[in-house]
Order: sequence, then C-alpha cells, then structure tokens
Amino acid sequence: MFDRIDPRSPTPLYEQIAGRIRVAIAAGELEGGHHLSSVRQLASTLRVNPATVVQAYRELEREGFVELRHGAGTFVRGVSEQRKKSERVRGAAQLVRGLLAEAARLGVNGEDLRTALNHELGRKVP
Amino acid sequence: MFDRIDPRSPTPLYEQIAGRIRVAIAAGELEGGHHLSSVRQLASTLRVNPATVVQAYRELEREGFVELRHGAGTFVRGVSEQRKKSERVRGAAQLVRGLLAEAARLGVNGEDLRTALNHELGRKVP
DNA sequence: CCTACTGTATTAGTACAACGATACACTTGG
DNA sequence: CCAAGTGTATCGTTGTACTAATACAGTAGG
Repeated sequence: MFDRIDPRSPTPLYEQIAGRIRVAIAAGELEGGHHLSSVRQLASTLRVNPATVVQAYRELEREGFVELRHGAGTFVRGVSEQRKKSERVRGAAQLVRGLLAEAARLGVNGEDLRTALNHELGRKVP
Repeated sequence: MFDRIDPRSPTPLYEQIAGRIRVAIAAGELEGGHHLSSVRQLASTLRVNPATVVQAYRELEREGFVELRHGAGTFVRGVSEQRKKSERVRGAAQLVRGLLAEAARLGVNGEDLRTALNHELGRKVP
C-alpha cells in the first residue's frame, strides 16, 4: 500500500500517509476491525519518525476512520454504508464551500466553476 | 472599499488586500487606467506596513490586473471582456483541479462534488 | 507477573511564509 | 533643476507548520 511516499512533496508526510489509508478505508479495502500497522512498525517501513505516523493516525481518528487504543494498537472503525455516504456528502459540501470562498476572492463566479467541473468530469450531466 | 480588514484572519493581509481589488476590477468597478492608492497611502489607511501593500500589488501584477510604474504609481490595466472571460475560465479550471486533487485525498468522488456544488448554487442545472 | 509491545506527551529543530523597517532609485510637476 | 511623491530592494523579526527525538504510560501474551 505504501510503495511510494515522497519526502520532497509539498504535501506533508503525515498527510500522504493519512491519505492512503483514508482512501483505502473509503474504498472498502480495509474493513472494520482491521488492525493497522503499529506506529513504530509503519514508521520504520516508511523511514519516517513514529511521531509523524501518529499525526496521520490522529487525523484519521478525528475524522472517525480509525480508533487508537493505547497499548493495543490502531484499528479501522466499522462504519455503515449509510454513514460512509453521509460522510462523503458532508466532506464534499465542505470542500465546495471552500472552493466558492476562494472563487469569490478571485472574482470567479459559480457558473464558471460549474462549467469547469463538468468539463473536468467529462461533461455528463445527471 | 476597505471598510474591514482583519489582521487576525488566517488569510494573509496581502491576500485580503489583493482580493478586494481583484474583485473590484473583475466586477468592472475599477476601469483600465484607474490610478490606485499609492503604496504608502493605502498602507497608512489600513494601518499596515507599505511592504504588505506592495506584496498585494505584486500579486495583482503577476495576474495581469494592474501595472506598477516606478515613480509614477500603480494603475489598473485595461483588459478586454474577452480576456476577462478567458481569465475567469482559466482561474476556474485551476480551482477545480485543486478541488479534485483535494477530494481524491479525502476519498470523495467527483459526483459527490458535482451534487454539492449544484446544491450550493441553488440546483438550477443549465 | 513481567516483558515486549502498543499509543501518549512533551520538547526541540528546521523551514518557510508573513509582516515590518529602512535605505534606495525613478518620475513628475512646479 | 529639484523636491515631493512614487515604486524597489534588502534585511530582520515573528509566527507557524512539519518532522524528529526522547521519555512516559497502558495492554496483553507467555
């Protein structure tokens, strides 16, 4: 799962790590109860400091994807499909609000954004 | 135009300043050739360091909105409607690509984004 | 039980962006 | 010509995000 992790990327290491695991969970590759690699183990695999892995795990915990159990390990939290969907919707809404704020700053209107998004997604309008 | 500028906002001062001017130009409130406030003048109005205003002006210059003339002042550049539109489209595309990258990191798919955007814009599908 | 494993907490170092201070160089109007 | 006003360049201080280092505390299997 961690073939390539790039220390020179502008996106922080802990974000890269959290990102991989997050999409794996969202995609259903990791099921609820799955025991993730320990902080030290993953850190040594990635040639990274344990604290960095902790930061990634903590972020996933805040988002409700995993559970950290002191002394035991870190486990994927079981989430219903319903919950997953509503989480995605919530996340999408938040992203879009950020996008709109940014666009307003730049003087770009919503219609331009919609056009651009449709273009980027391949123009198939539902 | 600068009723409120917030030093404690997470968005940098120079971004706030550039943002105001940018939308004013994009909206046509400031026409080509308009002489903007001088660096020092605007700085003193905003209770901010001149260098901060310079940074804002420079950003607008890179984006082609204004022109800085040494010793003379800073002026709004005349841009054709055509150019304005293509600039908006380019900006929108860039924003959307950023959005998609962010969404991929979070495990949110394009359809969710489209739905969220339509929802946020009031559902009217062209 | 107790050892070897787990996460936790605190601190430090590094890099970088933001902002400010100050001295410099160009333009323009009188 | 030159003084007043303009942008320019450079440096220093501050705050913050990222990563690492190290010592602490809980859990569980032999």
